[in-house]
Amino acid sequence: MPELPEVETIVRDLNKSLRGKIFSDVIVHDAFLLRQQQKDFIGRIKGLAIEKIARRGKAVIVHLSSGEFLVIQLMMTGQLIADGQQDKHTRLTFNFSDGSALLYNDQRRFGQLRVVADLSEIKHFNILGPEPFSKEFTPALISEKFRKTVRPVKNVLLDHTFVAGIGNIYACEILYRGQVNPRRQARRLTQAEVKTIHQKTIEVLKEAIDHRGCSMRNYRDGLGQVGLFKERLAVYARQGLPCPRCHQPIRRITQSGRGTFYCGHCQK
DNA sequence: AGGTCGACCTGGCAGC
DNA sequence: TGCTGCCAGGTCGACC
Repeated sequence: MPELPEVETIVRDLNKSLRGKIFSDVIVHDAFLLRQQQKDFIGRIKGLAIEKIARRGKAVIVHLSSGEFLVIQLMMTGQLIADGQQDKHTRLTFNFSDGSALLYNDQRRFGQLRVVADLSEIKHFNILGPEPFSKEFTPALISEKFRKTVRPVKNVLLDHTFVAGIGNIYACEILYRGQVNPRRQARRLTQAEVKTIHQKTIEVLKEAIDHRGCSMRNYRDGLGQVGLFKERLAVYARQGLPCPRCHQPIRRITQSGRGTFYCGHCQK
């Protein structure tokens, strides 16, 4: 599933193509995706215009002309495709009054869609840490969080209450760029390393957005296209291949049940 | 309270 | 070919 750069790419694309469009109908092919919605999902969308599309963490937020919000959690395999071909993974179709359509596809059905009057109704948003590009995300904040935990730094980067939007791919790439071993206890990092983590987090995420994210198995951007950042991944899913920096083989370990990829030679 | 683990669900792939 | 087991980008709740 998409992490912050992929969701940001989708949101930017959809803003260009969908802003101002009016929902003429919503077809639910798989009601399981609406399991969080109490009732009247379609009724709270139909006939309304899209004012804009935004992002918080990895969630897509469609601002409706009623003042309500359509919140879409893509999770691992969700895709929002404007004017694509419906297939067996198409779970919802949003039709617009101009004849165009937006498809929500989701192979694993982990995704969820809800309409809320207030974003605080989404529990997840209330515990989410700062956006990495916001002014709240500072070396001082990282330092404070790191000091209070015994966890490995990789697990802390993945923790969405620490900072929003970083998933497994970018956690690995940030640590590689910062030359920090993912198994190090966060509290043991030096001030210089904390500063590096801060800088590399922003650098990697911005670069990934510039390249329209990266496609592993299922990611597609808002135009149904694959992302280009995959070519620039140094460690993720590259176990056994040479490290771009020192040419030693990349290692794969498991941390809290998730794969971690790193160079044991140049990540200290 | 903080941290880990399994569950959620589907499908691709490697190995036999 | 067909089976089994493992793996996958996220998040939540149960449990230690």
